[in-house]
Amino acid sequence: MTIRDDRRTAAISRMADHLLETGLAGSSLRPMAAAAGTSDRMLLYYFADKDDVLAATLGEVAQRLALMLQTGAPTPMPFRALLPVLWSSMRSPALTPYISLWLEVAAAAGRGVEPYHRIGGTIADSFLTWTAARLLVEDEADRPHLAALLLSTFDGLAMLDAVGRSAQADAAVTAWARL
Amino acid sequence: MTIRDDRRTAAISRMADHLLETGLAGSSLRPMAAAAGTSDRMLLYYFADKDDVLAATLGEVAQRLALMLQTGAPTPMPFRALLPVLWSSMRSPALTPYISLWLEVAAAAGRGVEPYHRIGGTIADSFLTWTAARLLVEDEADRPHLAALLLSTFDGLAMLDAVGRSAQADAAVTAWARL
DNA sequence: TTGAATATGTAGCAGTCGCTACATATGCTA
DNA sequence: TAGCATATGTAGCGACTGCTACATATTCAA
Repeated sequence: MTIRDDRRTAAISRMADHLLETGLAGSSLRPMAAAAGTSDRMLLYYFADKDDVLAATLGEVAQRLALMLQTGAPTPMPFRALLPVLWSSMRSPALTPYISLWLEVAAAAGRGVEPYHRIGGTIADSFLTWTAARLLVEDEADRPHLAALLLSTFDGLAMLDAVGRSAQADAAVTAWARL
Repeated sequence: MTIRDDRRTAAISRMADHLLETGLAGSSLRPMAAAAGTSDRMLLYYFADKDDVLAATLGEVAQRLALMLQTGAPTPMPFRALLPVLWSSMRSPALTPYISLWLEVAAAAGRGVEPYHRIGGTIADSFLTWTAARLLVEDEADRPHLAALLLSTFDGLAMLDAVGRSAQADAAVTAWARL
């Protein structure tokens, strides 16, 4: 069990790198195996099937993202101030691969495709709790709702950005700041 | 030129139906041709290549959406009131296929894939102008910015919904109403 | 040292992908 | 009616998909 598990773990890490770089377009078994330094044959020895490979890899990606969010966190601030901070940090090269992949996962999840739907939900949850923790609120009951609103707007900005309308996205952020 | 153009037009309409139903997963030439009642061979006789097929079909989808938005438009209302109205109408079965497809197009556009990037931009533009026209604003200069903010939040809500977090999306909408 | 469990390579299957070569049918024009 | 442009079917190519059968290598225990 040891060698197999070691290779499996190493493969997951390398495949996460690969998936962040290429997106779901590079999620076929052979490219994933090549990125992991092994063969499709061995990938299906380490994992049950392609879904298993993807679930493990996306899980690793989600975990990395959660860690990045945890460490590079801004100090808590009120609702209106938080979005511009998030939006400017989203342009960092370290984060953009995660955003692109997150869009792809959400799109697949919208069709009910597994494991995207399941993992997309957990990613959203980690986003939501992280956002909620950065909020300074007057009424504590508002915290989860405001966090959901903040995340929604952020995701929508990412979509606008994805289709080449970054100027409009920036305009939206300045409008938000004047709410 | 006539027969060819007639079939081409008819194919576009049927392929738009098909694409709205199946999403990009059904965008291969053979399924598209089957939906259009013809063969992949003929599809490539009517169109230059697959990109041409997709561009035409997505264009038709965008046009239909623009028409639906235009006809079923709510009366202009202030910024805070508009999102809940949009959000409730987005749950209508006539609209959900468009939302799902819009997510997929945006995700592909985020990777720079054509024709998704180009068409995604025009769809966003039609969304933006439509939203701007439904807004009651105090300062006219704010109109495009508020429209972009509104659209962003709406799209983000759709993403949250796509990954199975519709309760949080609803909560975000109520929080928005109390802004 | 033998044998069983673990690990890995080779090769291929049946399906789909976008696309094309080639033959043929159809209809209009001269 | 002969010939040509338009239209359509058949068949297949080469690449890729997830996955598997089979053989072989390696390793560790009895």
